[in-house]
Amino acid sequence: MKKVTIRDVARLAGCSIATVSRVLNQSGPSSLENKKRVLEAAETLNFEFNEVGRSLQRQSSKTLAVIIPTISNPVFADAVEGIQASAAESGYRILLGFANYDSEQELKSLETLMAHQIDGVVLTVSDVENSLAIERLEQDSVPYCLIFNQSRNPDSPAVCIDNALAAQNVGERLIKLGHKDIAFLAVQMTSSDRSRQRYSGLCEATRLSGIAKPDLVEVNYEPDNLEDSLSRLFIKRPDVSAIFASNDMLALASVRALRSLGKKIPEEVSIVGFDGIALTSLVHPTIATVFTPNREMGRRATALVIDAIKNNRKVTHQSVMLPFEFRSGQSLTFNQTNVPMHRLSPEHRPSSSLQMKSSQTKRADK
Amino acid sequence: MKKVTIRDVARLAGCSIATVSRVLNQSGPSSLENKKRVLEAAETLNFEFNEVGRSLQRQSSKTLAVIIPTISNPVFADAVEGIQASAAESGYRILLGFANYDSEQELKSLETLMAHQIDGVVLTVSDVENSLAIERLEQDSVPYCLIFNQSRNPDSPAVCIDNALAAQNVGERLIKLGHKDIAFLAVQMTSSDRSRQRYSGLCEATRLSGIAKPDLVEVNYEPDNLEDSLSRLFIKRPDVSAIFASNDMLALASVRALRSLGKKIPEEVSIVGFDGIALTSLVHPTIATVFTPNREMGRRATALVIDAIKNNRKVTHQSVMLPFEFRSGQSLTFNQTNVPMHRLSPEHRPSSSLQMKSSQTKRADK
DNA sequence: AAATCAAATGGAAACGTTTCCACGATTTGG
DNA sequence: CCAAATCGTGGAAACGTTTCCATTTGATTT
Repeated sequence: MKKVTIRDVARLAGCSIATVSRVLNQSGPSSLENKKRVLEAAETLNFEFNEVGRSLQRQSSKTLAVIIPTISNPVFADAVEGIQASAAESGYRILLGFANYDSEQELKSLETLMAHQIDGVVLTVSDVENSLAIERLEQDSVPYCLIFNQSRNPDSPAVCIDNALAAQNVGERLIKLGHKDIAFLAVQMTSSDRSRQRYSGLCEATRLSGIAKPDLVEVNYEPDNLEDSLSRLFIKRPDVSAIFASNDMLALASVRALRSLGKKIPEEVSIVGFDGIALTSLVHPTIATVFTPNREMGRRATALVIDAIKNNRKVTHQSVMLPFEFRSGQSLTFNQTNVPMHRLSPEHRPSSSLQMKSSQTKRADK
Repeated sequence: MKKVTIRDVARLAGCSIATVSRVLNQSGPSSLENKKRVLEAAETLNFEFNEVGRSLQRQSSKTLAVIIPTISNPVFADAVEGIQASAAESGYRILLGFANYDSEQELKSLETLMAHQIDGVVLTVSDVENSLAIERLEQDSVPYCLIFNQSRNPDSPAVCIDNALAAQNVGERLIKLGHKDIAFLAVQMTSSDRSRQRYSGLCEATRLSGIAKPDLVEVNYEPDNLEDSLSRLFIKRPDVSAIFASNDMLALASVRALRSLGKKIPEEVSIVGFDGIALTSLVHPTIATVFTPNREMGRRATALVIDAIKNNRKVTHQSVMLPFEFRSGQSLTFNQTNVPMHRLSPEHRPSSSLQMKSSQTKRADK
């Protein structure tokens, strides 16, 4: 079946293609007579604009590129949903690229997407301080906005939460519950700035209370590897009573691994995750975690990018810090040998969901 | 920064744009001298083809549309990863659309994507028997392939598993373990053909063994709703000892809901899911499920579509049935009041992972 | 040395659209 | 009632490619 073009519509309506374009786009004057005929012709022919022709002429495609590490972590899936929703509202489409926590792949993804005349980019990079993709975006003055990444330096525009602060809060919370030996569990430590920021936040908390520096356990997603690593951890530091996982998926997996090692959760070991994916409250035990507004991050970043596109400029270089929230869960309790439950005030009961809003939230509206 | 075009390269290399195109695409003869100069010029200018111009001329975009209900169910995320990987191998990109289990949205998504000159489509529809999107694809002769959907009728091309058969197998397995009253838990029953197929497979199993027809419990993803529904179920049928959830996410959520209702898993109630998402083996209890090759489905469907594109025809109208596999888990055990554990042979221990390959697998190569 | 042939090359059209510009027709103001 | 302004309209260029076709060049055969 042959594609119907603007030319076919013009022929049927008995006018020029210029007129058809003006009528259908409402981009210029036209007589009522012509308007009616064009609309009718388009209807009967079932005409749809060819976006490729349009993009070529306009030098813009009404398409946003989205680059994330992977889609199998629900954190990113959530963000993508937010991005997609927000983009759709403004008539934009999204083109997705997966970069697998790899800076080279981020660049490569970006380049192929840029060849498609994309108008803007929403992305998460592995390391914001050292990103080929960001360099390229700056160089070409493409409107973009980071999500999840927190930019320090001359700073790229980003919508994020304060990872270090959140992690520090988690640390303080654990310490208050009596934990004196905490381990930090990370995937992608070398390739994820967020893992590092979270670790340093936790370290700050231990430093301030004068307890031992958290042990850093690096793992990958292989289940066996996780169990081995944890087993080694407990040989090295038998007194570890709390594990802070750099993300929820890892926290979830740790439950299983710790159980295999014969540890009781939370009686012997507490677990806290990060990201607040829905699953954490669906499983048993429910996982204590830092809830971050993932959908909202996507939504906000997208709005900023689209706004920049419309005003024909880059996204203003300022980070938007969103509030986070600690969510307790069954995976977390006091280190019972140190702090008997009945001595604690009710607000510290792990079953109640404690709220903790980021105090450093900058206002989004500048 | 101005975009560099093939014209710039031609100017620098001192030849025509036709020659540049031929060299860079290796699509025609060229002298070594010119080849060298063009390559060099492209290199120094950092030239990249503008895919929009290319698509317009070629009348094809090297892009596949992918339409799925949602990305927040890992089943689809997995499939997308497979599609993306397979597409990338052949130099194709993917454009993603979410349709939220809604036939109208499927069509709308498809239409916007088709306006982008996509070359083919991989999709999952809510109901294959009654799909506007499929109608449209057939009408416009666009190469496409379904995944997850199982087509009965004149049959659209699809890569899937035999849902009814798998569900029947689960039913038989449950019955063999002594369960006499089974409930089927479904989301999207009205809008998902797969839920219906799975339910009917289960019914077939109960029918064959002469036990009561499974109770059908329809829920949505709201946690409260799930708990309420299950609570009503047990009032109505107190003897239900096994719950078969139409997908793993639901099975996961049921664990939590059942615990809240004071049910012990699996001592009082067994749970089986469907889809085999990674999470099922990460949580406690591990969830018994039907493992389906989600990534592989995406990969295969994509390969079929790309093959069809290359040969300038539609995908051959024949379903590819992939094998599935039952994976036992801690959520599943015998109905202890009926079948004491020690009476069972070792192979029936729920901890061992039983394998069950689909016997009806059709060969892919026709 | 003339004739034949193959290889290399560039001009130009085409893909589907938007938009600038110019032109004729109509309306407005003096 | 004429000049000026306004409106509606269509022709044509442009966006960046690929590819057909004709032409030029150089090599090979008679």
